[in-house]
Amino acid sequence: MNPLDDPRLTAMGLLAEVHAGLIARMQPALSASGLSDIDFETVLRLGRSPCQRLRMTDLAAQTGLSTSGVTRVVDRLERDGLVERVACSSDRRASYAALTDAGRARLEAVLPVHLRDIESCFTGLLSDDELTAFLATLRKIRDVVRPCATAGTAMARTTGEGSQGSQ
Amino acid sequence: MNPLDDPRLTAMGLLAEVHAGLIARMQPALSASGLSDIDFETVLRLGRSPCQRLRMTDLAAQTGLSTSGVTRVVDRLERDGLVERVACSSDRRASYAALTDAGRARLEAVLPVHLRDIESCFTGLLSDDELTAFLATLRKIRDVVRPCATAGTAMARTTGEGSQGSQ
DNA sequence: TGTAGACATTTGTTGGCGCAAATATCCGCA
DNA sequence: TGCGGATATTTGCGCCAACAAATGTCTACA
Repeated sequence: MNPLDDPRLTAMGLLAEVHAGLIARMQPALSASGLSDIDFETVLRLGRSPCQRLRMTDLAAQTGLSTSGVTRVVDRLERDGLVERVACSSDRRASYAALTDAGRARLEAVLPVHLRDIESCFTGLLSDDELTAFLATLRKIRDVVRPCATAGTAMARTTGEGSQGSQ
Repeated sequence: MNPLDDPRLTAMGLLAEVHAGLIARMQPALSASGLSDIDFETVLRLGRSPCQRLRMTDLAAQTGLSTSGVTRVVDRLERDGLVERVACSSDRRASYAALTDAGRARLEAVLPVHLRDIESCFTGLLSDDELTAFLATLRKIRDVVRPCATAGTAMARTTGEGSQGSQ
């Protein structure tokens, strides 16, 4: 049998395909609101953070971008008035990227349709049990491939962002 | 409760995190072999195709790249001798990207370590039942978000999925 | 047969991102 | 106090991919 048909490759390809497909589905709603998907992720992570702000380095760790990538993302978002840089009082090297009111408003404006997108293409397709199992499996993999991606958050429990199953 | 902590966002984030994490894990082995991940995907898809070749457009559809993106990927691979362009006899507009012997050899050289990577970070973490269930769920989502990504292979028509209101 | 429109591919242009270097600041230690 | 290495951010540079336009070819239809 052809080694290129190995089920492991198929599994990996399927995961990649699903991820790419979902991104593509989300894109229209986000860009209709003037946000690229990396913009959205950035603004969302800021919105979820204490005081709606995050140090540049932590933002880089959470998003997986390089620090220079974060510099430029925040440049764009700041130019558009959605985010502003705030000096860190305890460390003059660092600065926060902080969500502005306009940024918060933009985020809340896209959120409903974005959630509907996720629902209609992903979570809504699955039964409660199936979704729970799926997420549990994802967490199991996540814990291996990304041992520590919670920079700037409470860093507390090993269960990550305290997500306890479906709804 | 904060709408930014919606479990649907968490689910989506988890999926993205797992995908990114897995890609990052695979990268070293591939680039040690002189292949970017898109190079690898391209070569793999060619290797799996009849006659180890694919029309440029079909390659674009399978990989999700634009056609111009495929042109340049194939440019690079052809420069490195892993792929060659072959004129299509039935349609003089089209050309095939065909895997060379060197390309095939390169692919087979990375494959073992790549499979081990997948095994150790993904499939090997799960019981048979868990993996089966996980893949079934992925397929369910895939069938919705990507109704037809099988260009160049046997065309499988899935249930039509009209454009739900993404805005 | 001839023409209009669709299609496959390539090329020019633009924007985003990573890497490495530069700058400023912090911290430990003598 | 003063020095050396670590850390946070930004900037210079190059690569990669998408979009749009250009070119060549196919196909349907009159």
